[in-house]
Amino acid sequence: MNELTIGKLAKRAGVTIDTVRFYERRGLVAEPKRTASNYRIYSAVEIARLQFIKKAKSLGFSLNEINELLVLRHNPDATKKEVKNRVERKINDIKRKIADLSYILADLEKLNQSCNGHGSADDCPILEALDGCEEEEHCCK
Amino acid sequence: MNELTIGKLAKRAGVTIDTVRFYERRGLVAEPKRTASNYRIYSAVEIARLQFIKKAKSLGFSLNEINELLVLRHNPDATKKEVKNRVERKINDIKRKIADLSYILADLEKLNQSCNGHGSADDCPILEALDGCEEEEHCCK
DNA sequence: TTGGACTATAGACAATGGTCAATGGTCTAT
DNA sequence: ATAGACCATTGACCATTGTCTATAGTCCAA
Repeated sequence: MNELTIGKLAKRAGVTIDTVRFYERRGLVAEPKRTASNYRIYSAVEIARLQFIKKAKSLGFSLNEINELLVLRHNPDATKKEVKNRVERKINDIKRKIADLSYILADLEKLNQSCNGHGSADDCPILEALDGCEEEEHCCK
Repeated sequence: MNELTIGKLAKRAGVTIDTVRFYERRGLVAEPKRTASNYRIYSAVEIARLQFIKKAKSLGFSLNEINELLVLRHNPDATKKEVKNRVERKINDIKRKIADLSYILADLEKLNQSCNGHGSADDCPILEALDGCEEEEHCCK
């Protein structure tokens, strides 16, 4: 039983049928053979391909990036260096995202500490800090 | 000169005209008065409102969340506690995002270290780790 | 044979935050 | 008066990653 319908493939890979077809349109999964009645027929290797995609996605790769990885995976001329480069680029992306979020977090915590949380929001220091009121003339609230 | 056309407002707030109109459709900016020729006319306070939006956006608030903050900002019954709650919720959101990304980062770094970066990608440990091949039978590459 | 489960396609819809194009009216400076 | 800059509206479009709908054909088991 090496042949799978799309439903079986999807189930074994842990995705939906729609997702498989979507990946096919996106070129992440090759167009499969068809039965006489036009049903898609997959071999079991496609399960691994879908799981590759899932795992890479969970590591923060976009579908486009995953596509590149899949090409490398099946290109006999590809080098470890090329794969490693992509991983390192992604590591840097994620470090940058973390840095950005950390910066935002620090700002928010400062903002939060500026407010004791009691009373009317009328003179709320958080709201006041959000008002981008550098110039006097705009502050006509 | 308290009256601004949309172009002047946008320029002073550092956004585009399209963005102002988009915010108006989204309810973030009130529908302004119009001239006889149907031009939008804003008072200078709207600059502060747009800057409020910009600043909140830079702190990771979505437009919907910003809308809530703007309501609090202009609601005389709103309390500091309500504002603070939103900020604290956002702080937690961001902490969670950072935690998720840190987890991903650790995985990626482990993956990256598993590969020396030399030679063909044919036996690349990174690609192998991405193959979700738990069961022997799928591993028929 | 018939009903239920499965598959096919094309295309719409979701959320997010805008951006752009087309068409036409308005304002201002020369 | 006229050119060029500005403004109006409607609606389409961008990227991302699917999800859902509608309509229709297929397969299998009782």
